[in-house]
Amino acid sequence: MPTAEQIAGPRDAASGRARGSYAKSDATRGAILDAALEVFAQGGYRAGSLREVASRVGLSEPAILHHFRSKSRLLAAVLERRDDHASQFIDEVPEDGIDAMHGLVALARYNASEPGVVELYCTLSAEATAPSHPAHDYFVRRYQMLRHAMFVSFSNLEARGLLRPGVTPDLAARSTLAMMDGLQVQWLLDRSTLDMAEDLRAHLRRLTTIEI
Amino acid sequence: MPTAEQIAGPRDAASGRARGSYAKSDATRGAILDAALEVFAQGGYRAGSLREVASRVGLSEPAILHHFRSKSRLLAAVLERRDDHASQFIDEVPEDGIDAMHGLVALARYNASEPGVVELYCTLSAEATAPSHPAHDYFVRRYQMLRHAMFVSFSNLEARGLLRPGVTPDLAARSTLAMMDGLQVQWLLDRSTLDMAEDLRAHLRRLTTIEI
DNA sequence: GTCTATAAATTGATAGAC
DNA sequence: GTCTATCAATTTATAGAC
Repeated sequence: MPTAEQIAGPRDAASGRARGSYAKSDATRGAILDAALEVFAQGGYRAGSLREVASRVGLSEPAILHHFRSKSRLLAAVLERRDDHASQFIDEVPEDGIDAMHGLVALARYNASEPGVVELYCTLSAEATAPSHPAHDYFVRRYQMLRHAMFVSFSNLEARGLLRPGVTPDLAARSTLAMMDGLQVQWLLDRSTLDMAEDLRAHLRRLTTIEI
Repeated sequence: MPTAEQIAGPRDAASGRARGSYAKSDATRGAILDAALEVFAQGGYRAGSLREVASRVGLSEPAILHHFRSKSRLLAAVLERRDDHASQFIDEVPEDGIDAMHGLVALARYNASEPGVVELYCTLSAEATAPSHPAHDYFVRRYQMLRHAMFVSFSNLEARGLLRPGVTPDLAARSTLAMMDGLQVQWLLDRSTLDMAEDLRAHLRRLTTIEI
């Protein structure tokens, strides 16, 4: 899985922390990242301000920039942290195709319980379609990775004869990724009338013959 | 179809133009709207500046604000103009379900030929999931309208026995809208490896039994 | 590690001349 | 209808005291 470090340059290789910081300040860094996720989640990266982040965490703007050298590096750290946390859903799926399908539905259900994360990725991925966006390369790599992981899963199902006629692993991967993204946009605009996990499950049932 | 006027308040009811302007300045207004679409398309509404719009059209910022009283009203005018232009694809679909399906594929193919429009709606719809966004209500209404139009089309197919077993008009409408949106995000991030119209066609073939 | 103070740039919008 | 000049607000980031 590609880390978010490439967005804003290298950091301390061993700890993943900025050089010179110790365990004591990790709590502060964590609080800043929590606040930054909220701020970037509603309105995206450009609309979110360091002032808003500082206000929520009860610090000054220079204090934020002391822990994360710039706004773009703060965004990189937020994404990196989410990657670590979400890897339990993503990294373990490719082994067995059937487990992978259940993992995708579980991911959709988990996402529905964390609106902030959905807002973050939904807003940022659209904002980052602009090549000049600091997270553009990150999202290009992320989509390549996700599409490849799904391709492997659907290939596993294809080898076991569990794909419906006319469904190829490549098409299944693209369409499933598109379905998850599109459902998120609709869900964010009207969270009452849409069950992301249930609609994703129905989609996967039309691609495969397994019981989901 | 809901107009974009509600974003920034009422305008002259008869002409759709700002009060007091005449045919002569319509060319200028059109040029401004063309430039504004480009600017808002890459990066969204908040990241786009009036200065950039003015620069592209060869006018000063106050000249822009003379024709459109504020930045949010400029955005409303851009969306209103696209609504007018895209209505040929949307407004005429509900009559016959089969024609509607072909219309959706044609719309996807048309969108692929106008990257700027895809960027505009893709970026804005994600940005506008924030309730405070000036175009939030517009996009909520837009999705309700699109979902309803598709529901009518799929209901027509259902009545003629053209939906596959287990597919309801409601689910088909939600999933098709999600598919179109999700494909656009992937396409914007990597335009070479994805054919939006072809993937949408495959999706519709798994929902219905008609030849598309 | 956190602060105040401030720089330097950009923003949307207004006033008023022509 | 378009301009110059300007305002007031906001932004990221830095300098330096504590």
